[in-house]
Order: sequence, then C-alpha cells, then structure tokens
Amino acid sequence: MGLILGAFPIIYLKTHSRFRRSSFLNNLNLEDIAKKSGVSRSTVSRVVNDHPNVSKKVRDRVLEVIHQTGYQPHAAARALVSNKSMTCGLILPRTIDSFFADPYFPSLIQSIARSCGDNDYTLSLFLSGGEEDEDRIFQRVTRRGFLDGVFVQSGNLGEQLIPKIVDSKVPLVVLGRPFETEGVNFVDVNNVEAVESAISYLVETGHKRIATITGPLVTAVGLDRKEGYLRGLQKNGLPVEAALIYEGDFLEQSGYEGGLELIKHSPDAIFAASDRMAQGVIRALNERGLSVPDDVSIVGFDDYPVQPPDVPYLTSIRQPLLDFGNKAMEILISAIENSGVVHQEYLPTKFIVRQSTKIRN
Amino acid sequence: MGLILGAFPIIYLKTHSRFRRSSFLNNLNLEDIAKKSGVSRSTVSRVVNDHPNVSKKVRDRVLEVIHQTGYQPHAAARALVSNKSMTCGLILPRTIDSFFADPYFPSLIQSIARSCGDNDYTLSLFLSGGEEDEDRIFQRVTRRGFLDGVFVQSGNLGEQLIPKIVDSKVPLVVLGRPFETEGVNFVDVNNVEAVESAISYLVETGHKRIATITGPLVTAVGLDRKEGYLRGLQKNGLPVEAALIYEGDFLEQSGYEGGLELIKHSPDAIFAASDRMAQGVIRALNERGLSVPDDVSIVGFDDYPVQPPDVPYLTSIRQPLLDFGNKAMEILISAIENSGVVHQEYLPTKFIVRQSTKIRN
DNA sequence: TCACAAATTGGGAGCGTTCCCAATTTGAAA
DNA sequence: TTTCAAATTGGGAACGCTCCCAATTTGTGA
Repeated sequence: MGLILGAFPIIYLKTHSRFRRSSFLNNLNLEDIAKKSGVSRSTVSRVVNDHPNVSKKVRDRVLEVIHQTGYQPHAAARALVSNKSMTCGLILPRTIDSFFADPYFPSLIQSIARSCGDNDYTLSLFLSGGEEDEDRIFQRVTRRGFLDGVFVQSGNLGEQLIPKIVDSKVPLVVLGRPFETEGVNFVDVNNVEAVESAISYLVETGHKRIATITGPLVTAVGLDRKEGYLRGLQKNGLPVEAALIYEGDFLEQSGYEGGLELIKHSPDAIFAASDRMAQGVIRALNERGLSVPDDVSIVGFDDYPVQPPDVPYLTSIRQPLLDFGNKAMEILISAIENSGVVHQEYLPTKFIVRQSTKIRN
Repeated sequence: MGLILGAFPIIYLKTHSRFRRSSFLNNLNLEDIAKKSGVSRSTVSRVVNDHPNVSKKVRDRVLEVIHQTGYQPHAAARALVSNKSMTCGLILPRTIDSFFADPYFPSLIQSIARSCGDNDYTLSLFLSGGEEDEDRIFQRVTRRGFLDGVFVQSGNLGEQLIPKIVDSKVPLVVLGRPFETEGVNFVDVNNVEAVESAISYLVETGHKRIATITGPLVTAVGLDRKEGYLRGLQKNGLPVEAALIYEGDFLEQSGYEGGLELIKHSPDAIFAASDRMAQGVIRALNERGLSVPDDVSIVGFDDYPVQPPDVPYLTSIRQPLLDFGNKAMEILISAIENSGVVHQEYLPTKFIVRQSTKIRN
C-alpha cells in the first residue's frame, strides 16, 4: 500500500482558505425565528430544546414558524456552548488486512452505527493502518469539542492506543476485552464460557478427539477461545494434545491449512474459532475425501446473519451483535455523563446446532 | 497502568457564577496560550493556523508553549466561526442486507475513509435501513455547521435521497452513477466499457456462447454491466439470447442459482457481474461435474485485494478502489469550495486474466 | 540620523447557541 | 377587587475561535 502519510505536525491544523457558504437555502438563526414569531431568542431556544416552561400558545406559534422555515439549530454553535458534540468515534486499529475478508467489521460497524443513531449520536469512523495513523487518530480524537467519546476495537498485544486514550480522559469503551483491563470500560462476548460449553456439547454427543483451530494468539479473543477449548477438554476429562491445536488467523485460508494439518491426527471433531476458518476446514476435508459431519464434526464461531453458502450449514456460536452495539453505547453514554463507574461486561452467546455436527453414540 | 478511572472527578470551574464541566485534562484556550507566551490571542491564532506574518522569534516561543501545554484548538468553536466542520458524511442507503456479505462496502468505506483522513477531513457514517432512516439521516445531514459535504452510495431506482440532498444544496458526490445525473456530481467506474472489452476478450479467445449473470436490474451498476455485455456481443457479431441472461443480486447464492440455470443452455463462458457471483457459478458448475476453465470460462467483476480462496483464481475486472475514494474526495472538496462546476467522472478499470478463463482456438 | 514603507502585533466584533437571572405576566386565594 | 406566589418571558453574558483593521514595531534608503 503506497500510502503517503508524510510527517504530520502535532499541532498544526491547517485551515483551508476561508469562504462563507451561502449555498444553504436555510440560514436562519434563533434570533430570526424569534422575530418571525414575535417572541425572544430564549423562548425559541426553550421550544427547540423542549424545555417545560413555555405556554402552549407560544410553543405552538414558534413550532409553526420553525416548521415553515425549516429552521435547524447550528450544530457547531450548540457544541461550543454546551460542550457536547453528540458525536462519537469508532476506531478500528490495524485492521486493513482482514477488513475486506471478514464480515466481523461490517457487522460491528453496523451494530455500533445503529446504536449511535438510536441515541441521537453521530458516528465518526477512524481506520488505522499503522502506527503513524494511530498517532494522527489520537490527535484528532482528543481534540476538544470534537467527540464526546470513542469506541476502540481491541487490538493486538502491542496495542498502544487504548492506554493513551484512557490517559487522555476521553470517555472510552473498548470493543472486545483489551489486554490491560484495569479501569477500562469494555464489552465482550463470553468467549471462554461459550467455547467451553460447545466443547462439552461435542463430548456429550460422543466425540473423543476434538481438535481446534485457534485465532491469532496475540489477540485477546484468540486466547480466550483457546482457553475455552482447553477448559472444555479438562472439564470433561479429555487430554490436551498439542497436535490437535493449530493457530490460525480467523481467515478462510488458515482454516484450510489447519484442516489439512489436523486431519493427519484423525480428530472426530474440529472447533474453529471463526466461521470463515470453519469453512476452510470443510474445504480441506472435502478435498481429502472426508465428509462433514459423517467423518468429522465442525463447530464454528460467529454465526453472522448471512450464512456462508456452503453445505452443510455450520453449527456455530452466535455473537449477540445487536446487543453488543447497544451495550457498548449504553456504557459510553454513562461514561460521557461521568458516572465514574467502570463497566466491564461479558455478553452471553448462543450455541446453534446445525448440520455440521453429528451425534456419535 | 495504575490509572484509576473511577476516581476522576468532575471539575467545576467557577466563572462568574457560571459552571462549566471540564472532564478533559487540557482546557486551555487561545487566550491562555497567549498569556503564557506573552503575546496576544491573535498572534497565537496566526501561529496555530500557520499564517505568514509572524516573526520567527515569536512563532518559536508560542510553539514551545503550545507543545508544552498540549494545546489543541476547540473544534466546535472553529467550526462555528469558520463555517467549516472539516467533517463529511458517507451515506449508505438500504444496504443492510448485502452489507455483511459483500466486500464492496468495507472496501468502499475504507477507500473513502482514507481519502478523508489524507485531506484532514473526518468521516461520519450513516447507514440506512429504510425510509424512516433516510428521513432521519437527511435531517441530520442537512444540519447547519455539521457536515461540509456528503458522499452517497448510489442506490436503487426510485431512490429519493439523492435528489433531496441535491435540492438542499449540501455539497454532494454520488458514488456510482445515479439514475438522475442532471447536475449531480458523481464518480463511477466505466462499467459499460469494461464489460464490453471483457466480452471482446472472450470472443477473441474463441468463445462462442457467452452467458451472463447480471446484477439487480434496478441498480445503475447492474444495468450498466448488462449493457456492456450486450454491446460486447453486438460489436463482435454474436446474437443476444435471452436464455443466456440471468438476473442475480451480486451475492454468491444468486451466482450459484444462475449457474445451475445457465448450464442448461450450454454456454462456453459466463460473465458474472461480481466476483461473489462468479464464485457461486463455479460452485454450481463443479457440483454438476463441469470444470472451470476447461468446460466453461468464468469472468468476474470487482477483483478486490483479497481474492476468494477458490481455485482457479478468477479472471476479473479490477475496480480502482483507491482512485475511487481519492477522486470522490477531490470532487467533494471542489464542490465544498463552491467551484460551481459539476463533475462526473468514470474511472478506468483493469482486466486481469487468471486461471478461470481459457483460450479455445 | 531621519522618514517612510513594510512587517508584525493587538484588540474588538461577531459566529449561534445556552444558561442565568431579572422582569413581567398569569392565576388563584383572600 | 386585591395580593402574592408561580409561571412565563426577555436580555445579557459567555463559549473559543477567526477576521478585520488600527496601532506599533521593524527595516531600509537617503
């Protein structure tokens, strides 16, 4: 990627040449509306903001004028005086590679965007491609009067952005457990527990050699799902076998490669830490003449609304997408309003049994 | 990171019996910096904005203070007085369904986000799920002092948002040709020409019965790619056969279904209007024991950086993603600065030959 | 050294809101 | 009708910045 970022100065915010934009049809301000409806600026402000102490007669008259003129309050003026921009940021760090291939990001964006919209917030998006980007994003995000709070997608081990934002005191909710959780708001799904019970299900349905393709083990989510796998085995008295664990990267190709590797050790079930990898495993198995679920059961993780087209349909662990955005927004609003309490929340998942697993009793 | 977030207090600063909340560490304004560096507010402003007429001595002193204090200008105050928010919106209408499954949207978002960032703009995202959403989005987007301009993804026939925004005089660039192009800025890829020459390539390499799976014919892009197909046939003296045209929806499943349908009429090549559909076609053909490219050649459209994992790798038409965002941003900036000129731009694509097509001479 | 143009600096006004407080109006009880 | 509290309304000040213009300083040539 030939991105030229250049050296960007910390402080210089280049102001572009000045011009008055008279192109908007509607350039009325409070005072104009006040004049037109024969009341004062203050009264119009009260009407606009739905304050209680306005007589019905006056309120109706003002509303009428507002409606006729199509008046809308000036966002920047409001933000200046009230110190609230009603905008929040979503920062997705270092995600360029997987951004295209994994439905996680679109889903996440959609979930957060909806929650923001529902709460009258606007969502600004910050995609980071590397460290310089992160510096630039950090500068922007901490600009006064710009964002009321930010969501940050939890990143890799070396992730520096989260502690910096915490230090800056900008209200923050991390999406997915960060590595350093002390004093940081976050929302995550209960990865460990979810996988643990999926493994238990496999054991209960007669599987004896359960393999896994993990996510990258430099991510919290990768580690947590592996931890769930290990606990699941332990809880059910099965031995942990290094040969049955393959580290993937959530993408289809690594599932395929992991599948080819794992079948050398003849598992009767494979838990893949993402649906994409589960697809890859199925592709690998089919290529080697093994059938799913007759020879090997496959369990995925994600279960986004749009299923991959492959048959058989995947048994998977469903992420509570909508709840995720809602809960994150709820926590962010609470942080903005300065409750002072740190919220750390794990949302429950749902285990969905479909045709990629089979009962072997 | 022993930061205790729970303990950070609301700091009330008393200013003439007026309370204002200060949750950020850094609440200095221009005047404060001026005082600290022994100059006037105006001079600091000039330094911050890189205006020419400041002596080097003073500039250095002020920069030093700014650097020490970490001063950043207040975004809303700036936006208020300069009437520029340095923010633009990206509106994706009615996209919920395909949002998950198609890499187009992540790619688009990424491309636009990068261009915005490179030009010191911030990108706000508006996802619409239906008409009520569109009304709400329209209200927001036209708020004064909020956005300097917007990008709108071109939508279906009957799409009402674009003309409304045009009427509102908010600077606008449509992504993908809209149906009503009169006086509307837009960027598109040269769909007709691209497909036409892909078809020509197929003819030149010995294909005689070329079928197509189109996009939805209620979208401009769907129509344009079909038009390219038709022109390609005509130009090369091949007859148009209704049975060789199948209407899809850009998603894999419709490619699969279209593939099953089309092979009844034994084509020797199929052009699919998206890579996802091309994948679906290959799945269908393989299922029926037909080989790609030995029995049928397949050409896709999109060629996003991350290729689908299926072998053979797709011959496809590459969208100039990066250029797309850059060009759109360039046009938007020009529209914001009120050039008054309408820009309508078609970007060239690139035909990439891989293993899914075969020379049949 | 002085005069005068050029470069630099400072202060006032204004952007469109919200909030506070004082002024005015309303309405109910006496 | 009068009285007085409650409800409603209006105006001033402030938010932090940019721009304009006037004041001051600097630098140059005679």
